[in-house]
Amino acid sequence: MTGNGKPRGAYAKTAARRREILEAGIEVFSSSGFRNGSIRDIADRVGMSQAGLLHHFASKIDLLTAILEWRDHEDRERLDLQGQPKGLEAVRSLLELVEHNSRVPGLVELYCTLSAEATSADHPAHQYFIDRYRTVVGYAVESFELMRQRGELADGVEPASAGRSMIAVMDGLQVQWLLNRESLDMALELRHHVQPLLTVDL
Amino acid sequence: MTGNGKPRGAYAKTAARRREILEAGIEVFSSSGFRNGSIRDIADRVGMSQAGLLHHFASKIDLLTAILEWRDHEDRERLDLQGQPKGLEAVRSLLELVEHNSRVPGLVELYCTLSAEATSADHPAHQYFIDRYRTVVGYAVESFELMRQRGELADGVEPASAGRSMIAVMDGLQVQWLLNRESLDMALELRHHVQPLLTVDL
DNA sequence: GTCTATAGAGGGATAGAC
DNA sequence: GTCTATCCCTCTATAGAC
Repeated sequence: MTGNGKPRGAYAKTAARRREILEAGIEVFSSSGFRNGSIRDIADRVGMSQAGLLHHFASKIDLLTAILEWRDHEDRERLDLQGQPKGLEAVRSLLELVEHNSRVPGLVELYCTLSAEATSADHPAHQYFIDRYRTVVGYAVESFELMRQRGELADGVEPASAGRSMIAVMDGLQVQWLLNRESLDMALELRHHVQPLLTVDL
Repeated sequence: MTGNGKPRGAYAKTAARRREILEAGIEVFSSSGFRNGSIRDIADRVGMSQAGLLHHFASKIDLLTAILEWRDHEDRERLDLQGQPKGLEAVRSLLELVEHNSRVPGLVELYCTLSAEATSADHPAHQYFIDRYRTVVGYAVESFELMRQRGELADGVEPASAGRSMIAVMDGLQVQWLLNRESLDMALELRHHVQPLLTVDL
């Protein structure tokens, strides 16, 4: 039924195991970073030995890669980074993403920690974050360009700057929020940042 | 002449040594973070053994503390975070700070890396960064409040949000800039962000 | 003030039993 | 699929010689 020689049950169990490890990995890399987080710690959290974990992921970097791929997949469901530029709709989906992020502090911490760590050229996720920012900032800039054409942008607002700044605000607010979650509402602040750039209501 | 029993020359040499270590420490903690950076690496850079380094700074955390204190001192010279709120002048000095930062990528990387790492509650610099953001965001918010009173703020701009966002943009742009220094001019982008909030020229 | 040596903890990855 | 045992590495900090 599955198209190969192995019974389906074993696969399901392995997939579930990988998933557990993935989630524990996010927890650990979030708070300790990749370089400082240990796969021993991750293995402990799923009640497994370190060698047992390495049966599912060949190396520590292999696990990191899987985490980043998994998270990319989740992101794509929310943003549709591939299709046609979407203007105002894209800005709205970024706002919704931020609202959603407020409910998953672990993932926010993961990205905040990893992106800073990965500014270092020899970090295994360095190229990943360069690509990611190119994509995400590009997505924002293209959206503002489309809004400019549609007359939805206030006078003097440059699409390229507005796009870069919007992503910058999202990232910067995350640091402030992680240090003190009561000090601000990320989605609200982002709304306050973006609304004045527009001639239409968000 | 120095007011105590030890010869001045020895002190001067020690101070110079501490300074060298401090600078090497910034280099290493910048690119590797605090938790992953090693004092052995720092010692190598000043041509010294690791044990030799620990003669000048009792522990790794002791060195980190000294680095943060030193950098605070530099910052205070540029911003005057203590005195009376300064309105537009304060916004201008933040812009100048960003311009200055573009010339010292190492320090930018240090703060970017450490602040992200220190969102973790058990990080030795955790409280330091909570305090620092309280101070810096407070400085920005108070400045915008003063500008509101002076009629220098555009309609609908809330000082509290504008202050938090301005700091957020500064931090967010740093990440983008560290990942790709050719992709943007931090000071220019910040200017583009702030100018539309004002009724006066920057 | 600086060194060598070393203690003692913790890390990633591999080998091989079950 | 999971374990134990182990290898070999790196790290911080200390002790003690010079």
